[in-house]
Amino acid sequence: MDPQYHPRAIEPAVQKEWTDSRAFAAPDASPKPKYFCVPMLPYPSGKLHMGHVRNYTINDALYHYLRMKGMNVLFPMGWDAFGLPAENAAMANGVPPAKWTWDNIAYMKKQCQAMGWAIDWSREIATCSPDYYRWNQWFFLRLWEKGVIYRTTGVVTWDPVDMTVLANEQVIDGRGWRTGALVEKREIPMWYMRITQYADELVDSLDGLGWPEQVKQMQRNWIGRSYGVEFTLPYAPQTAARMKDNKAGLKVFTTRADTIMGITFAAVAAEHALATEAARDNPQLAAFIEECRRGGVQEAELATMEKKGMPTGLFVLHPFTKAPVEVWVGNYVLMGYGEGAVMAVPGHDERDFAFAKKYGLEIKRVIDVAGQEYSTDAWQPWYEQAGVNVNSGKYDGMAQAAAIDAVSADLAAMELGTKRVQYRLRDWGISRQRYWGTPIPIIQCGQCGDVAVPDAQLPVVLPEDLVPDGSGSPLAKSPAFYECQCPKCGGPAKRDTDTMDTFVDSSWYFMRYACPDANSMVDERADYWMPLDMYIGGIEHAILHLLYARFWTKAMRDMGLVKADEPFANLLTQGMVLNHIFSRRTAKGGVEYFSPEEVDLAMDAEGKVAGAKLKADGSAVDYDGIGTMSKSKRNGVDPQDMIERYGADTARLYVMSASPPTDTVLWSDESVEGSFKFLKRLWKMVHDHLEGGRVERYVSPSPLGEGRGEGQLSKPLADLRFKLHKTIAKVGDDYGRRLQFNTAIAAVRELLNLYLDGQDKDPAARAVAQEVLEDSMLMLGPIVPHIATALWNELRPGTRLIDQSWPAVDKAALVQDSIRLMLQVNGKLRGHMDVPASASHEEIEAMALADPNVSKFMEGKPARKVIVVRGRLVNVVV
RNA sequence: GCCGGGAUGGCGGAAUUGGUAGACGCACGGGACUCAAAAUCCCGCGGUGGCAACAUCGUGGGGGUUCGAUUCCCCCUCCCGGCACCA
Repeated sequence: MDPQYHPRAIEPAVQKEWTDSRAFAAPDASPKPKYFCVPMLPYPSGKLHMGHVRNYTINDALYHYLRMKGMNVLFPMGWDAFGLPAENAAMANGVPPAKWTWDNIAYMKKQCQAMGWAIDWSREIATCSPDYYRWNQWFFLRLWEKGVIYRTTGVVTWDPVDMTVLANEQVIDGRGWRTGALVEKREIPMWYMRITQYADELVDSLDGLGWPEQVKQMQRNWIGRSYGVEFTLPYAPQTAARMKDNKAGLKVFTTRADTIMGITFAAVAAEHALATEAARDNPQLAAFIEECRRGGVQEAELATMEKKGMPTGLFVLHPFTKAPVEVWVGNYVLMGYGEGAVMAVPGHDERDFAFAKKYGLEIKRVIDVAGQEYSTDAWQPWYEQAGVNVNSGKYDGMAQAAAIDAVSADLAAMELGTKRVQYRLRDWGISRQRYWGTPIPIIQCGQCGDVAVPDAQLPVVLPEDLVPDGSGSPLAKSPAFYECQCPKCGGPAKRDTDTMDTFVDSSWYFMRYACPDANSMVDERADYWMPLDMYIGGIEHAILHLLYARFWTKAMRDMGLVKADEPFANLLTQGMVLNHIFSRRTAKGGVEYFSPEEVDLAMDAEGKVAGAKLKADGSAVDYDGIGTMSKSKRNGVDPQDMIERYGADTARLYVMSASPPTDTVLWSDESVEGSFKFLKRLWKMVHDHLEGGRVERYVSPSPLGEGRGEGQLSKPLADLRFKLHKTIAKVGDDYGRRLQFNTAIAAVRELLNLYLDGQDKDPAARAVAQEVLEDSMLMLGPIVPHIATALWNELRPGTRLIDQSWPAVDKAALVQDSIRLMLQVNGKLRGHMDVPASASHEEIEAMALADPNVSKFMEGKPARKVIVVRGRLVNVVV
């Protein structure tokens, strides 16, 4: 055996052995229970970064642990290969997105292989391959037939200089990132999926999922199911005469029908029909609506902007009092939520209150919250709380629930309103005016309208040789793509040149892993593997991706394609790996980013970043704080250097031991050396042990319950075995239940620190050493499989580490005669005492009171109370 | 702004169900080995006082519950993630 640890020699050799024996290929049927653990598939941005390394190493550790626990485990890998960065790269270097993407996939696959992850590569998929995206198209058409997909207009952000639709990411401070032009909103036709049809099930079935509670809470809040009343504020006569929408009034939705008597005005979105009508003879209002049209569409922007409004001069009537209520246009009313119109109750809604104060509108109090003062001078949080109605005529004295019931019953009797459930969730708009995505399989015919591409003509293949130039979609400029015949009438027609949101691709890829070669979207193998037993990925996907995938799975279930109700039975949301971000404005008004390696940092006295300069020319760059590693912000860290310098095992050990998987971490490789040192020491320990020849591992001769084998083993050896078996139990619990790998690694290090101390040469000691080393390889294998395999081959030649079972805990080694308790006086630690494991409560109490450390701090006072916590402590209260 | 999360030594983190705060490691200091260095090994390492034993303070800030709070409750600050076209 080589006395030195040479990762560059052993890692490729171990990997070759795995590949040659197809060690990680999972069968689609097995007497063992299946375990399907999947990391969120990467976007092939060019290189792996530390976030990927963390993600896949966690998945890999679980793979190895559960395999040792006797399960048929599958760890697949794929590529989320469509998306915007490929188009940006194409614009930057003139390479077609397809070539860029496939080159990146090839490189990143090599990196994955060098990391030694237990991936079943026979199931690899790439979403940009026609074999995959044809099923996006096929399922799109099935959903369209069922009415789950429909077409309507939607709002997008428009760059008036590049004449193109912008992604939110491409808008910086209200301007296009390449042109610096002020962006505008535009309404265009788009395809939508009726995810709202599934809103109730998406909320209700969260309860049964083994997900982190905060993720479930985020999804509940996102869907935002609220129970309320929808009603109509009838048009006042002059307004009715002007409105040509055949409606009797303005429809609104409220969760606070109990406050209906507090209405002092109404507000509509700028895009609302009533606003449009009012603006026809009101240039000032028209200008205000135009102003509202400028600016972005992002919720964060809408929510933080100054609340502005303008009266329309049109009136509706209060449903009960028939008093005229003026309608305002408010920039804070969202056209996309509810009816795009709200009743305003400034007395009990914070936003309405601020609006009323600003424009001098009436504030009317109609709810009394017991014991709280009310004044219209300043908003107080309790104005929004439930209470008892006042100033509300017949509703006075009613509590909230009763008032809501009474109001909605009266509205119903007048045929003006009804109780209704409202969701914050909006339907999913999937059309993208981009090139590098799944073509929408629809043909627009002047005679027949929207016509489905016949199944036999699928897939509609995306041409791979186009290069986008930043102005509009290349598909829309490619007659070879869009010119076609109508499948119905045979006349000339035009393909839809939009592509699908890439969230479509990632909504079902995990099912395709089960049957990557199927001649249908999925086959019965998906029912074997689904649902995922563990899905692992970044917390940033807590809402959108996970919600879309849940919706899509349910839609597939309803189509009879799979049996699973939910895609992800358990979820581990990994914390983000952050790094510093540096940028600079370009002359055109856009933004360019610099990687941390290109920058020198200046720190202030508190250790905060005070400034940054480019290493190349010393020019100043802006420090944008820290954020997620990403290609677009150029702050990712490639693991390649670390692999080349220390090997994959060191990189794996380092990321796994540095922090628990769910923690957000600021990247630093300062202490990676320590992980490498540990592996060198591990190698040396096995080497030194084997210098004395191989021995059989120690087997406990003492039957259960007969002491810890004293008489057969010296105390240090018995202590070492106690530690070993404690460690096996702890590490198994950390891997299997807690999913906390850093503490598992620390526990093995503690064990091996003790091992060094207890080492000697007699046969019993060597047998125990063999036991400790063998079991340490089994415990570390999930984290550092290459070195563990290489050392296992030395310890147990002729057997394979990956065929071993998880080590059993020897209960005989864990029997203890005495227990150490801590002694407290008034909750402060004052000493320790050892008591027989069999001591009774009373005996322990007496021993504690007799202990000098305790009596010293009792200062002669009598014990008022003695608290004994079994196996832990005695606390004397004086 | 809204929703979710976080803050513990110089640094990463541990303390799993309210029960010894700082496991394990990094950095640092001292020592051994060496002509020297690297590597390796040993010792120390939250603050204050003390030769020491030990005492005392200490888990972002403020308050509370409890025999006992890093852990539970209330308020606040800062940071991270998401906010529907980044993926």
